[in-house]
Amino acid sequence: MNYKIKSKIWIEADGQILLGEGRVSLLKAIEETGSLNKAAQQLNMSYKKAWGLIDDVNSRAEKSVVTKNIGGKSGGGTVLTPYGKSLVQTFDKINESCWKHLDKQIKASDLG
Amino acid sequence: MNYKIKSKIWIEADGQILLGEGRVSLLKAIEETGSLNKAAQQLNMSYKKAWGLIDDVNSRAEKSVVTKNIGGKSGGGTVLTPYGKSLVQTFDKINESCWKHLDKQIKASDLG
DNA sequence: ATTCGTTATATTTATCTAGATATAGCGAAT
DNA sequence: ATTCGCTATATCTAGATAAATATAACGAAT
Repeated sequence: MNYKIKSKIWIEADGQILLGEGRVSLLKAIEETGSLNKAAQQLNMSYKKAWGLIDDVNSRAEKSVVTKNIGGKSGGGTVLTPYGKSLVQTFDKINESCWKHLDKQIKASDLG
Repeated sequence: MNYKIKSKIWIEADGQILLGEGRVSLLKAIEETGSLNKAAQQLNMSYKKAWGLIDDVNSRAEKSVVTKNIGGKSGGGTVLTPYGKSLVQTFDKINESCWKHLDKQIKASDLG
């Protein structure tokens, strides 16, 4: 069969998007690099866009998701809070479970 | 809790989108009105956009999804084929099942 | 052959979005 | 007080996307 089923999930808070695939990728890159700037470069995203996304996530989540250090010899940096790490993990887990579920569904349907 | 989980699913054929939420709504409106033009109006969509979407769906699906009648006293019209109807039904079914699944998942997670 | 409401399509205009560019501010370390 | 690389923010430009407008084509019925 030719058809494939795809999905995107996201988490909303107060009707506004809190966390989607793109934001999760960005958080992961921050976790990896320790810097918002480097994370943006890694994802081929402008710093401005990355900053806007993270600012949004951080202010909308129940607890803060990253902590930013401005200034200092190394210029500063951005790191994930434990809460941020758990958000990423939970998102990934649910996302994967969703894929598996859909896969079953389409195989069981007349399109499978 | 404040967080809600949302999802969108779509069906691809040859790596290109075949059917998503918007296209399904359009197909439903066609089924209801018997006319692509009226369906577009009902959804506050330009006829041009609606036509493009349906043309795409129709050409990408394994069998044709709508049949168009051009001309005649009533001007013509567009109706769903049985295959088109079954596509819509299957999509709705899988979509609903996906929601339920995600709902369970988030309730079982640390965000629920 | 005229009428009708529809499908079919091109062309232009406006809007939105993304991207590029530039610059200011920060503070620990030296 | 100077340096460093990072965060923070504004402004402008261009490209993509959507919307508006206009017009052609169609064929059953009269």
